[in-house]
Amino acid sequence: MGAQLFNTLTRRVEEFVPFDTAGKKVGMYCCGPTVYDFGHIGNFRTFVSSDLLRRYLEFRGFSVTHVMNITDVEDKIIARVRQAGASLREYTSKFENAFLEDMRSLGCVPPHHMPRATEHIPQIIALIQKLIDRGIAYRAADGSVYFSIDKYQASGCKYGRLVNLNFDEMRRGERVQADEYSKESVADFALWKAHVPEDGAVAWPSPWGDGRPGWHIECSAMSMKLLGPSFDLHVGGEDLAFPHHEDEIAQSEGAALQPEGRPFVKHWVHCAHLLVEGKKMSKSLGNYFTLRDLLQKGYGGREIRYLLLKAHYRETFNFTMEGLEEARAALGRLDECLSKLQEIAGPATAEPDPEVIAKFIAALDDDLNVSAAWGVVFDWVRDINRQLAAGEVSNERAAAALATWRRMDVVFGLGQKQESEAPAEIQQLLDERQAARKARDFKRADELRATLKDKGWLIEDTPKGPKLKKVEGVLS
RNA sequence: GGCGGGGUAGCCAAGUGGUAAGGCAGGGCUCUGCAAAAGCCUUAUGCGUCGGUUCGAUUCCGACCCUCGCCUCCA
Repeated sequence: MGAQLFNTLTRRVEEFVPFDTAGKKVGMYCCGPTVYDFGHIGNFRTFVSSDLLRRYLEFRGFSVTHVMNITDVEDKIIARVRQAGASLREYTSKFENAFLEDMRSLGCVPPHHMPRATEHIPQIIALIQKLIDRGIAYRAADGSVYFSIDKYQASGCKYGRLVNLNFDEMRRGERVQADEYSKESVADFALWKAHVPEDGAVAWPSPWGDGRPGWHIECSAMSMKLLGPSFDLHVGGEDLAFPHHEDEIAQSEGAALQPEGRPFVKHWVHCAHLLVEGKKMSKSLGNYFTLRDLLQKGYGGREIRYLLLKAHYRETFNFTMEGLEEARAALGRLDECLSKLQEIAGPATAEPDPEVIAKFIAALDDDLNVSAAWGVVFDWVRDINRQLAAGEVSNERAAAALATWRRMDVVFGLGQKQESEAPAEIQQLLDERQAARKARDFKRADELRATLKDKGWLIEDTPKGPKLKKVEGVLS
């Protein structure tokens, strides 16, 4: 049995089987960031989960084409651009670069394509035109173009497949009334938004007048351009299931570009949100953290990645500072073990332990059960530690153990901790302490130990002599 | 109101119709000049409540309680 994955379309865990008849090639599209601000920890939970999925599929032998869009035109962006008095591109490139940097900090593999909405206006216009030609979209009096859900359903398609929707029972919020002046039906959504004065210079010409794309259309246009009209896997945050993804399906299948009998997307994956300290993250509650905030507090990208990878992607995850401390300790346990193995292994090479790898695969094949996979990893760590303590680990065994970890780390992407080299000054203090110890001047030795600690270096006295360890700590 | 998650040790978190992975914290031990660090060992008669099915239920069924999210800005 291969990798099993929950599919929002069927609401079941099912085997992941791509369209490719050889069963190898996978087209994967992830809804990426809207670049109006620095990404927060919630955003990155989804992106790290997507990265895990991509890595796992590759680990399982699939050849993945990973596309992640950059939404660089949208209401919030336009509002900020107006405030900042910058050009759209100036404004968005700042946050786009920050996003890419953050993704690197978190060890995410760069997607193969990162298309920007603003660079796909022709494709977007063509797709809208196609929908108009098919009678599913209509131009309103103000020059906006809307998608007609009634017409779409009349053409034999079903709207509301990702979420069970009962439109009669739905609460009609104020937001619904707000911008519904020119729609035929409240459920209809914008494909093209006519230019309004507040948009400033943000506008493109179109057959329906100047304006800009609606929110959902860019993903349909760009995913179909890069992955074809029918592809395997679409990933995003759970909040996007409705309306964003539902509308993407409607637009894409409404254009009827798919081969007979094939859907726009075969397998939909949604990542649950996270809470921070048990509450929905919000600036007013003071529990709103960008990745940068956390890095600034002294936590490493690896530690944050580890924490995000501890919890199952479909469960709401409660992000806490205490959790981050736990993550640091747990990752430290793993790092410690790896560093001991590294020392013993030297340049020796070996093959991974197939039994451990098999358990690891069994865990992750079950809808990416990372908790079980970490269970495998830490069982293995304990086993290795016992062997290390008993002095039973030869170069070859250490190398095999390292190979085992590296194999698993293809999926986790944590890499190895960067061992910090002690500067000469620190090394010298350590030497002095050793001399003092040898002379049995323990007072002096203990003073030097305290001095080193103040300077951020911990002495670890081992049977093989002292080792220096840089203190990881929260800086502020 | 509709729809969908979740309630497992001090905390986080897997899991199974047959008697509870893993991590953190705590406790004990080893090592040490003493420490620290590290490692090992240890920690739930119990899985929200009450019923039912069963030889046996935390796991299945029913009811109830609590909690979180979505319902056209949102990762």
